[in-house]
Amino acid sequence: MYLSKLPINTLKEVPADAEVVSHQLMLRAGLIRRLASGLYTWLPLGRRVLHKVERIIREEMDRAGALEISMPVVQPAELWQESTRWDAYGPELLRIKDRHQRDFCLGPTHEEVVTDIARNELKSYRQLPVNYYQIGTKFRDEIRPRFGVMRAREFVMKDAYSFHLDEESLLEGYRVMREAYKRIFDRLGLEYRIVQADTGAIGGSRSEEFQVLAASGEDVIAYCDEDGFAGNVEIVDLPPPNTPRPAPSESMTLVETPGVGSIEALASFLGVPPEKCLKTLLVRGTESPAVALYLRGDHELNAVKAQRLPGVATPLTMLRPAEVEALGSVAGFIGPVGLDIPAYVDQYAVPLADFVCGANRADYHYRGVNWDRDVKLPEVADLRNAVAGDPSPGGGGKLSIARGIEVGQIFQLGDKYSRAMGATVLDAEGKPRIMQMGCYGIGVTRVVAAAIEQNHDERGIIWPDPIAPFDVIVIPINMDKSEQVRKATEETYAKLRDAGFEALVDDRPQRPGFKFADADLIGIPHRVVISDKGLDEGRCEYKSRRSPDVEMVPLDSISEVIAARRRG
RNA sequence: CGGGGUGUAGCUCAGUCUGGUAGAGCACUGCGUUCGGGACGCAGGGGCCGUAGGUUCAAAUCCUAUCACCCCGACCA
Repeated sequence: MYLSKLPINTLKEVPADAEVVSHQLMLRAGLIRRLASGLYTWLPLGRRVLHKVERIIREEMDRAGALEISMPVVQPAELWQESTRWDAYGPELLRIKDRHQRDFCLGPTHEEVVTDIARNELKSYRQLPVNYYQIGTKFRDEIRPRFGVMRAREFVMKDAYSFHLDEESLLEGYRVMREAYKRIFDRLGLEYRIVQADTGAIGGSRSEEFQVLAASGEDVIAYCDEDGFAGNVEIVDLPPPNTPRPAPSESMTLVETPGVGSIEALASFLGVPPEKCLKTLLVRGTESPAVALYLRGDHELNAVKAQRLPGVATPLTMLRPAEVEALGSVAGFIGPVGLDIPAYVDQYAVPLADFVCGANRADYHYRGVNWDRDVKLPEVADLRNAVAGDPSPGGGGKLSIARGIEVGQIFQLGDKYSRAMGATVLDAEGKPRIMQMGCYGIGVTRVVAAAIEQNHDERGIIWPDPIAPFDVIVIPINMDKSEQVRKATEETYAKLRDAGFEALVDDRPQRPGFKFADADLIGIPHRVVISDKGLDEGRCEYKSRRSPDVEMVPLDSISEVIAARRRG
């Protein structure tokens, strides 16, 4: 491909509303353009990368025995009502009506549709197991789309669904997919970690996520190098603390704390550490208007754990200030003393003695508060997020914390959908059996962003070889003037193509520096510069995007040189 | 959903406070010079100043409404 025929509009300046590098570089390199919030057009260069990612995924899915299908983006409400997710999914499910006023939605995922297919197409245990997959567009009406293609509303996903006669087969299918995913992410050149995960809106029993390690990641993962444990902090169960509660040594006193409505402010105002404070969170309840959750001041509530508690409404919803006042308290000054509502206390807040907490009165806190003596200890639960240094659930040591971008997730669904939708096959005895299901997703568009987060420098993107939009860029110097350069460029291009490389020739009438800068920005892994200087010795210049070194190589061996330096 | 912010050329942004001919840089077009790390000169094209009302002799600028986008928060006790 000649650049004179491929309009790329690179930007020198960083677009104002892009905050993470991958988003900035994708915009600057002309991979994507924003159409509306969370909606992006993929321009030629970006689309090529997407194709490469899709191809690798397709090859590995096929190798693992999965069958490619294609399901509609628009789905009828009936199917979602059958699985009960029409009501359960929430506002992320974009609902639309057709001209006959019939309800439809834009598919955020395809369990319902694929289960419908399976129950109609699969009749006998002899046909199982089957794994259907597709690569296609999903729509989720995200509460806050951000980071460009990383959390978009419309995105490309590879989703696969496996159907099994029994759990044993499901486990085997899950294992096969897990291996396929490892191959995929290895081939994509990503540094990732497999972590235990919450099953969320999809449901099912066991689930793992493939997390690409990146500081800009939205997920927090906890891992322990000693015992091999790795999990999304959402699901890390913490063992109970083994510290005893000291005896009370202070008496409970009311202190004036004007305008001090946060733990941080409270700690500095009173000169006590946050871990000596008790934070009170009020959330909606199912049996009562509110449920109180008590945590140590330096700990964070874990929403997944809180939602599991009996009496706590799902999704977890914090009370608004007006609702707090209706309960006789004041936002910013809530505390357990005199608050007569259902409550849970985090196990790590139980050993607190002589602690500080809100007085349920504007601008006042209590200090010297003690469980049992001043306020009854509520039911104890595991409520908080793990932090670095916590004991690992694996039993072998302390947890470390890292950030990750979730690029894939695999689930053992069980019979959640197949039971609700009556997806059965006849077993060897001729009796109907509900199929066991697994489901397996990869965020294809997100993989592109994640790859950039892990592979860039101050000049631009550095594509891993397997997903680069082009393998090599040929930059002729002074092609307009030098017939020698023009000829060598055309010959080199043909030679590279014959050797199986996707080559891009920058034949634009620009100065060399301009072309080098663009080549670096769009991140083509291998660069060949052709100039009179080199041609006089029968050589051209080779440079890898990953290395600062340039080397002069014989013109007729350039294909071999690149082949030798290519990875993956 | 709550709070904050921003809407002026394709992009980055001035101009708005204090109403009076719509600007700069980048990008784009033409010509010339230049030609190994985002060149320079000259000449150009391009804006319903988000939208709708209002105030005024006069509105990008003041007022009202509305829409869009961005950020923060929703973990604050």
